[in-house]
Amino acid sequence: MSTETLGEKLRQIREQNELPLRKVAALLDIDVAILSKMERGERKLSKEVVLKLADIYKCNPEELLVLFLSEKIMYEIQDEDLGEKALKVAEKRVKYLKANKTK
Amino acid sequence: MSTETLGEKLRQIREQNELPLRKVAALLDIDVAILSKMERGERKLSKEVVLKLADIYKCNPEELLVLFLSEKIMYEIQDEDLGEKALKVAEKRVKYLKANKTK
DNA sequence: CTATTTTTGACACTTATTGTCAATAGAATA
DNA sequence: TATTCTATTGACAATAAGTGTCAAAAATAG
Repeated sequence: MSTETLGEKLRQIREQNELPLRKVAALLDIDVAILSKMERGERKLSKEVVLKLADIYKCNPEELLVLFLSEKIMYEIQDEDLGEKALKVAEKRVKYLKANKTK
Repeated sequence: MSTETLGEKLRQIREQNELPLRKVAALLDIDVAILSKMERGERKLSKEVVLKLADIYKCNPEELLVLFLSEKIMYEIQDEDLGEKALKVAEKRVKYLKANKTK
């Protein structure tokens, strides 16, 4: 199982594409420092940035987005003994909402 | 399946115990207005308040905490198509962390 | 060594969150 | 109805959290 963070994955992808922070940051229209921090997990990524990066690197946005969301989830339940139970409850509710979406 | 929010449940429990907001707020050492808003979902509950309330109402803290955490999770993935996938990834990671907790 | 890339930290700015308070509204009762 | 207790609402200030900008320092590449 992959235990890589989203930031680590993004850095890896950027390096595979041989793009410097400078260029990517310019495309994202953000400061190099911020992007550097995002890749190292010192600043939070936004959904918008994740989607733009998927576009820039021409990779599947879904995989990145799922990782992005799951990290936000993990952040909420970190160190909580009841985290797993809470996840199961949330899952049931999501399914319930989906089933009743159109009603 | 229960679709009740934590706030609604807490209000229900408080009414069953026939306690006015005033008294509970005093026990919690917070303003009545805040407790009122918490029960109606206008202000966020903190873990501390949830635990204190379980104590005041002499009810099982686990059930309340699970609901508390799952609402925080739901908040992060609301309206996201990939929410369910993200939940599954988070679940795998939590299990992984738990398995490697002592290592 | 020099140039480029990356990291770090300080700072100001904006946005969110939280607590406090008083006025208003509602419910129950004398 | 008048009174009292209870609950809601909104305004406001205080605080915390998140963001953007910048320049200096560190690391890396050529």
